[in-house]
Amino acid sequence: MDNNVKMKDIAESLGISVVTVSKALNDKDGVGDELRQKIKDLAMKMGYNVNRFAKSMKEGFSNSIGIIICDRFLINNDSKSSIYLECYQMLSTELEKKGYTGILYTLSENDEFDLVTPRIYREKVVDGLIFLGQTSNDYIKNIKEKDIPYVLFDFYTTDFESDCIVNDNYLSGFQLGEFILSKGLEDIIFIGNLRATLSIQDRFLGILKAFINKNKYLDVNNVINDRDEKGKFISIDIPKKLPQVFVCNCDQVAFRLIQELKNKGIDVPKDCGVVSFDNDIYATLIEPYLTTIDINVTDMSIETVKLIIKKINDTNHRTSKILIKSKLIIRESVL
Amino acid sequence: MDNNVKMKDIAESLGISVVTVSKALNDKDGVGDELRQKIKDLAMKMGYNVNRFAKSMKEGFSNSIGIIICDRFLINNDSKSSIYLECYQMLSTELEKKGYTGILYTLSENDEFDLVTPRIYREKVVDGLIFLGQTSNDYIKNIKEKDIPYVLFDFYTTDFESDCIVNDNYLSGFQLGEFILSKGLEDIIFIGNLRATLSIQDRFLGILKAFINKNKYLDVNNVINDRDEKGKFISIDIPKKLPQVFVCNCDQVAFRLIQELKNKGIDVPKDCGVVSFDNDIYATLIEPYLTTIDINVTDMSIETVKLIIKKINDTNHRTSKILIKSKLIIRESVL
DNA sequence: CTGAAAGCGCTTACAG
DNA sequence: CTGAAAGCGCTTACAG
Repeated sequence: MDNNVKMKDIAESLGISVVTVSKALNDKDGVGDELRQKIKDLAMKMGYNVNRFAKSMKEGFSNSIGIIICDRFLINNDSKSSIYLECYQMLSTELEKKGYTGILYTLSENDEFDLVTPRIYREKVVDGLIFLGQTSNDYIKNIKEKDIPYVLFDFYTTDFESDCIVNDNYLSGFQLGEFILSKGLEDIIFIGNLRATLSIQDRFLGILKAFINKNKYLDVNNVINDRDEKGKFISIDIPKKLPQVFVCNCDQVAFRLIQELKNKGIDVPKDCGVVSFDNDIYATLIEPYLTTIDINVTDMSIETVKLIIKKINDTNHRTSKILIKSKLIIRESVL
Repeated sequence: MDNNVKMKDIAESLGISVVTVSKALNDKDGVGDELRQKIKDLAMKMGYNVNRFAKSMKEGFSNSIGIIICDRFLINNDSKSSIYLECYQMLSTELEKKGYTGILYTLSENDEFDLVTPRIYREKVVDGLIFLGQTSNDYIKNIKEKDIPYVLFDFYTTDFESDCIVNDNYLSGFQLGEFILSKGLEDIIFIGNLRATLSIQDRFLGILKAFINKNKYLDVNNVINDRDEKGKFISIDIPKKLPQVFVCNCDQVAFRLIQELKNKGIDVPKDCGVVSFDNDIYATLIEPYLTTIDINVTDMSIETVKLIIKKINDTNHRTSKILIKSKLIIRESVL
């Protein structure tokens, strides 16, 4: 069944030592070019594959990375579970390209609260951790104090520094603000709870920045909540007097809003426009298709992978926060 | 940083041998009860964790399982990418409960075509494979011929036997058929391409079985295609004369259909009913919420995990096909 | 350029 | 019940 060919087999076939085979296959110095090639050819022919365990035990690295997602994002389908899983898939692909294996680990609420280090790290199955989606400050702090290499994906910690990769939400808001103003529109309502997450906050402030820049007034109270401060969705209170444009903090909420508007016989984009953020599955699930901000998940994944590998290999690595640029996608939800 | 406590440390602290520590911690015979407890307590206190690599190298098992998803399911968002990722998450959770680690591996179209064995198996990173979603017969056959332990999740091979866990689609169709007839309805149209996948076929035949059973007539031509035979969605041709009920082969298609019907001013469920299969995210994304068949992904995951572990440990294991029961969920899409 | 020796942390016979 | 010895497959100094 398994073709259990090991270095020893190659060495014996060639009448040389295992050490030389190891060096040749790992492209290390100390082997003649000709012999090296001969070894590589034979290894290929015999179908040799390293035994990761032996290698890892010696080197101390597993070449695997744990990707941590909190249980609550996955169980509760309400929210953006699938987005995180898609991010995981992107990360996993990028890791594979660098010779690493990504391992998904779901952190239970209890373990998050009790600050339990993931088993996969304790048992050295992985060399470092990528946190996908808001995890409690306390938990991250504990990881940091244990000197475990980690990177935050799409969120950041507030009272201490962490390496993280986030979408430039402030820029995203600005892009959307500029677009709206370029259409000659300026009467808007923002849908989202500014105190629910940092990204909603940043998105709103980016819009405000665009308005200030063009010397247009935007009332900070022109906001309607779509969720409570814990993040649980609540019903959206559509105002009697419609704005020119509703700016939703994410596509999913825009999706919900448009359904509501349709039920009230309000036509989008004729009666009022709707724009949002994310460019995820919800953006093209209902008509009109949404004008929205595309989050560059691919670039975010590439940078995250680079960063975690750097951190694993260089314990003195300085922490940094890397912002990834977003892009406006114009579709049909605004005239 | 790492608390590199190893068996040797425990042994030295207690003035005993590593062998004894190993036995005690692995609950093997050959240690006195009292000593065993003392060892366990100290291990806990010192924060000991096995080194998986050393253990795996000796035992020959990694205690990890590869979960294989074809690239095309993930890239092409069209289809049910997120569903597979949710399945992955369920499987991963079940594996964790058994002390295994699930590792996602995306199989590229090229590798699938060239019959390349996943790197994670070749390098002994995983002990076996779970295939998530239709993978080519040739590829699976190759895996089987290499005696690699594997289980198919939610699909099966046709010209040779494979261990697999599938939703009982035939039963699902039957459940839906019985429900429709119990409402006194019998004029239905099935939406789906009967030659696209085996599950669509089985679902349709299950409905037919319910009709035959109750001595009701269902014309085998009462079918409208929603996709071509490769699985690519095409637009749905809504007939002039509406049936009493549209039976869609999955929630996503029901979602699309209802949007179409709404556009034409047709009211669901007043003008006609809609039912479907899956009970996934699409089931409650649009009003009316769908009456549909719930696929028991949890049970499917549990059985899959049991089966793959059994196969890894028992090379003589007989192949089997395990059907998981589905359940009717009644909501508002049929009067 | 090549290889003998030692060791990574653990487990499996086997001997006492 | 306890432990000395050997070995899993590999890599890292170090010697020739």
